[in-house]
Amino acid sequence: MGKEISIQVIRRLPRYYRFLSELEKEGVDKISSTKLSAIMDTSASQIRQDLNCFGGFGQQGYGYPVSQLKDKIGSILGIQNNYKAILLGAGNLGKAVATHMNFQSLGFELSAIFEKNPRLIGTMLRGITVKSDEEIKDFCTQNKITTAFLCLPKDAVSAQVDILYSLGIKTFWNFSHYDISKKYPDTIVENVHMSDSLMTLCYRISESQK
Amino acid sequence: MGKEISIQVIRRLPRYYRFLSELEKEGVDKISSTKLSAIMDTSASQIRQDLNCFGGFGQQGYGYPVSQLKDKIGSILGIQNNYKAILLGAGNLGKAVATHMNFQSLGFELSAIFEKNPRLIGTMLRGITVKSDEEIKDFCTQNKITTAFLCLPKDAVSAQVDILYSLGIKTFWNFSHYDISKKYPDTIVENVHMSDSLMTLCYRISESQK
DNA sequence: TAGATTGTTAATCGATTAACAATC
DNA sequence: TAGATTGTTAATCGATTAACAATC
Repeated sequence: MGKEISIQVIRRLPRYYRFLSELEKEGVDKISSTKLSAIMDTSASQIRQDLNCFGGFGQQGYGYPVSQLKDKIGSILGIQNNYKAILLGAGNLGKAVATHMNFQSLGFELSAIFEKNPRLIGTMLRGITVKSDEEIKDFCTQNKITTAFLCLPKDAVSAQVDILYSLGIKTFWNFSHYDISKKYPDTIVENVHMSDSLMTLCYRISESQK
Repeated sequence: MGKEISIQVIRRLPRYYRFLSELEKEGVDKISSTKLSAIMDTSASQIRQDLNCFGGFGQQGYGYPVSQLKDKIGSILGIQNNYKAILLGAGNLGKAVATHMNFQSLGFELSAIFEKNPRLIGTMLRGITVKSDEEIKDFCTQNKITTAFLCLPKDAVSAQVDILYSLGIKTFWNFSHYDISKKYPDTIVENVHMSDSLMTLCYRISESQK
């Protein structure tokens, strides 16, 4: 096996994918690391290093074929997989996540939405009827769910993760501050901490005003 | 002036703040870097290094006073500032952001919400009446707005940022993929790229299945 | 062939970790 | 005082940048 890919490189892949998609749409069919670095505001060296973690996608003296490289990165990211996911929480955040994200182009398929609040059960989101929390177990055992998107308040997450984990779900897209990895170290967790992000912005404003 | 604080340290501050708040709630009044590192799953060394960027908050042989340290970090983050912000976009994402975030505890005050879609104008979100896009200029000149939360589709962001920038707003919490810093290098931008996050998760699932 | 640009190795830079003297 | 734990310096590690030979 080759060396492990660093998380920094992985986190840059979606951005490469976006810029290459843009270039593809504009009809650009080749690009050099230097030109791409100018567009993306990074260094040519970093682009070449990053890409070479996965293979030699370029051609010396020519550059990189845009469309092909985009596809390669997409395939490295695994977006062709359509991993089946369920969404927990149909409140404002869950609603935004369900309606806002283009799951299919990101490697996922939203199979079901679950909610505790009876008022929301039965409503439709993106063509999916919101189910009761109580149906989670049955649904997950009947369908091959790999991932859960957690749009619940922190207090509710803990108990739900216990259930989901017991059902074999070990991948989580987590919007709460509940620390899943700590209790279940063998899970794959991607956290979205919106409030941390906003606090960081606050810091930077404060700093700039000194 | 001392050395610049690295972005890595800054991004860890909200997390320290959260864990210390938790400890404070639990009635813990002192904690050592070793114990905190165990709770937070990090290293004691890093905690001491991070904190010492801002001053010596601990006491040798004793540890750190929880409540005081929490307050210190809050004040370093600048959450006492209540920076006035407007939110653009009252769609699903904007709605989630408006209702979900506790702005005050994060250093901000949501002053107004603007939207293009006439159906949404006039509706209420968190006690705030959604205004028309066309009122942005007047509102921002009359009120001292420092920050804009951008919950708009990418195509709409570009034009709005031009207007906001011309009104002197140079701080953005941006949920779109539009690259604000590139056009306006003197802005402070915090991006939340939810789709990048999900793609990263996809990569890690794919990787784990190899 | 000459020019361009990659792939890759080496150098640099910065962040994390380790160690320990200072001190409560 | 002895034990604990910080603050801080030094060592290590890893990521980024620079350089250049390979090659299209």
